[in-house]
Formats: sequence, C-alpha cells, structure tokens
Amino acid sequence: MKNLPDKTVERLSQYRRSLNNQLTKGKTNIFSHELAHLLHITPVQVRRDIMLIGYSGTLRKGYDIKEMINLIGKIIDTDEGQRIAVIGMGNLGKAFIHYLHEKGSKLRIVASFDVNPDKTNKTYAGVHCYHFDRMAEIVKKEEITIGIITTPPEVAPQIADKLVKAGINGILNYTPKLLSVPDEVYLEEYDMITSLEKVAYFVKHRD
Amino acid sequence: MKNLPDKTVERLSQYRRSLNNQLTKGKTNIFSHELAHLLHITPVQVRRDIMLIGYSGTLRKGYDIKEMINLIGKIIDTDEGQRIAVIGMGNLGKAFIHYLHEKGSKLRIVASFDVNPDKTNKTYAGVHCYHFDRMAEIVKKEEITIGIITTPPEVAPQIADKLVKAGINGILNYTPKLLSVPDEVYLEEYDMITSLEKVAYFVKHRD
DNA sequence: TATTCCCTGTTAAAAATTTAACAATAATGC
DNA sequence: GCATTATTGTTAAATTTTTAACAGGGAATA
Repeated sequence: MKNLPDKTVERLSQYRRSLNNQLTKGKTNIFSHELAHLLHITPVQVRRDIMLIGYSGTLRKGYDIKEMINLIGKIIDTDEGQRIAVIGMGNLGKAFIHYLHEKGSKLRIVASFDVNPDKTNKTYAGVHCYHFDRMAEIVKKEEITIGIITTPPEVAPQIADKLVKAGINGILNYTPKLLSVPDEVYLEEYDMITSLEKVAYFVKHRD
Repeated sequence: MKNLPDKTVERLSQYRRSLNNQLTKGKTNIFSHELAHLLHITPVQVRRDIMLIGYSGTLRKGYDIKEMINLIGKIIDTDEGQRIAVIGMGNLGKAFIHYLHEKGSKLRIVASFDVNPDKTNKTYAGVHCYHFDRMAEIVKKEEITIGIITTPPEVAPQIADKLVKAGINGILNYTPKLLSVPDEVYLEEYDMITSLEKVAYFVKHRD
C-alpha cells in the first residue's frame, strides 16, 4: 500500500469505527451509500477510498464488513501495535486514557507523566504516572513511539524537546501552543478552541 | 466579508492565538514569514489569507499585530459573543470549561449538563451544571447557540436531538459516535482516536 | 539620489481533493 | 430468458487549496 492521501487516512479510521459499530448490530455487509451516510460524505468518496486501499466489494451486496475492518487494520495499524505516552495528567490527559482503555485498539497507552506529586506514582485506568524527570528513561524502556501532550501550554515546548531527544517518532499536541520539531518527527497539532471558533464562524454566517 | 475558504477560517483562529502570544512578548509588528513559521505553513499562504480578509500590511514592516487581531475578531466573533453549553461533565467536558475559562474569548460557556447527581447542581469554574432534563429550558433561557457534546457515545444521538429541538444552531461533537442533524444546524465532528491513528499511520510510514 | 534589498499583494500555475459520469454486471421481476 | 434495476469500479472533470512567480515600492545604504 503506497502513499494514501491524507484525507483518506483520516477517513479509514472513521470507516473502521463505523464498521465495527455496524458489526455489533449484526450487519455483515454494507453499501457505499450507507457508509457514506454515516460519515456525512458521498458514496463516490467511499468507493474511491476503498479503491485506493485495493479492496473490492461485491456487486449488489456491498462490502464485507469484517474483511474491510481487517484490511484497514493492516494499513493503519502496525503488527506489534504502537506504544504511547500521555504527558500531562489533567482532565484532558485522563480523558484520553479512559477513552483508549476500553477499545481493543493496537494503540496502547503504556505510561503517563506529570509533575504534580499528587498524581505521580499512581495508576489511572491501568496506566502508571511517572514524574516528568523520568521521561527519557521510560520512553526508551517502554519503547514508546508516540507522545500525546496535554500539559499546560507554557511547558509544551520543553516537553516536546524532551520527547524528541528521547527518540519519539510522533507527537500529538493538544495544547494551543504551536510546537516545532525536527522533520523526522511527525507532528500533529490540534486545538479545541479552533474547532469551536470554526463552529462559531459558520453558525454566524449560516443562511 | 463574504465566504472565506474553510481552511482559511481555521487558520484565522490560529493566527489570532499566535498574534496574541506575540503581543504579550512586546512585539507590535510581524512579517508573513514569521507568522508562517509559527504555524508550520508557507509565507505565501499567510499573505493570501490576509489578502482574503482584506487586510494590508506595510511594506518592510509587516503586519500590525493589534490591527490584525481586531480584524480577525470582527470576522470570526459576533458582537454579542456566542453562548455555549457543554453536555457531559466527564474529564473532557471539564477540560473544555477550564480551558475556555481563562481566555478573554467572546465564546462563553454558560451552562453544562449531566445526569450524574454527584455532578448536577454544582458549579465548575463558574459554570453551573444542570440535569439533562432541563436542557430545553436552559438552552432557551440562556440563549445558547452552540452545544459541545462530551458525553459517552451511546447517548450522543439523543442529546443532539434534544439540542436541535431546543433550537441550537451549532454542535461540536467530541464523541466517536457520528451524528446526524438537520441541514440548518452546523455540525462539526471531532474524534481524538482518528487524530491518534493518523499520527500512528504516518509514524509507521515515515521514511 | 541612485542602487540594492526585502517584503507585500496578486495573478497564474500546480497539486490535492472531491464530484460527476458512466461502463460493467449481478440480482430481480416479469 | 430478457429487460430492468441497483450497485460497484474507474476514468475524467470540477473544485478547492496550496504554491510559485513576479511586479511594485518603501527603507537602507552609500
């Protein structure tokens, strides 16, 4: 599977989640228009994405849900899974840990970090919380490849720095402070306020 | 200001945040390449966005930070601000409330909702928490236009329904359950797992 | 005051993404 | 079994978004 478009990758994740959902409802097959409806996109887009990942449905029966879930897994998961750390055990950090805890995902949060002694050396939903100081050590020992930053924005840059030096490969930054990392580290930034302001803008400008 | 591209709207929010940040550092002017660097985009893109919103910098001095902040405010804020509710006072809901609390934003969270009697009738960072049952009533009384859904996914659809019936104009859905609302309601869906899986994919496929 | 340099504003080109169009064909109905 | 219908797969067109190219002009230099 060569380079899929960015947007397709995002949708694959959503397809899988919707497909799993349908599976629990007892459905075994699904049409492109059904999947499209669930994601608020067009059927063509669904078919095109499916084409890009090299899968085929059967005419008039649609796509086999299980097969598709498996294939998406082959594309976006790694066999061994990836090991993840959450840095900053505030509300957002906890939300992440609880959220991932239940799912049978290949992505596993294996450590969390904080400075606050009330939080360190405790375990939240099975995830141990270490002090910031031990980040380099634990990242290496636990073979962590991805870090999720949910600290206060002021400290985000130094956290990112530490993570990079410890050899992390990807960072998901949830603080509003924009970061800067070397090219070889994949960085995704997400700001909740931006989403909210976007909604506000389109609410204001709706006809 | 007519219809700005979607992506420009998202960036405006980020420009503003970065500009505010620079302002507190004592900067009064900024070049397109500086702003670009902060957001990990190109200077051309910055200049183009600025062109689209009808602002002009001065040659060799760059853009006046205060003026630009004001202009962005005129575009993405409404004069009276918008009144927001958070539904679901788990970790994520609380994160949102605390996060917006500090900022001098025009977006104000004026109510929150939950079913859990341990949470209802309390106040978090100045935001009162009501029982789900009172949603219609409070949305109308408080003139709430936007709802942020941070409940467990199972209940998200019925919450969205209630919000729509209560006359809300925009919904920001943070649950992994995809929703469906009438066209006149602006819906933005965001799934933290999708972001994480995207990072995982690009980490796996990096060269 | 001429020259160089740097930065903006904008038009044009390129790239990415979405949508349309339609051929192919399995199932269904008659 | 023949026509009709429904649905996929794919190429081509359209749209959106980003990037390149460059003219213009103020500031700095000399």
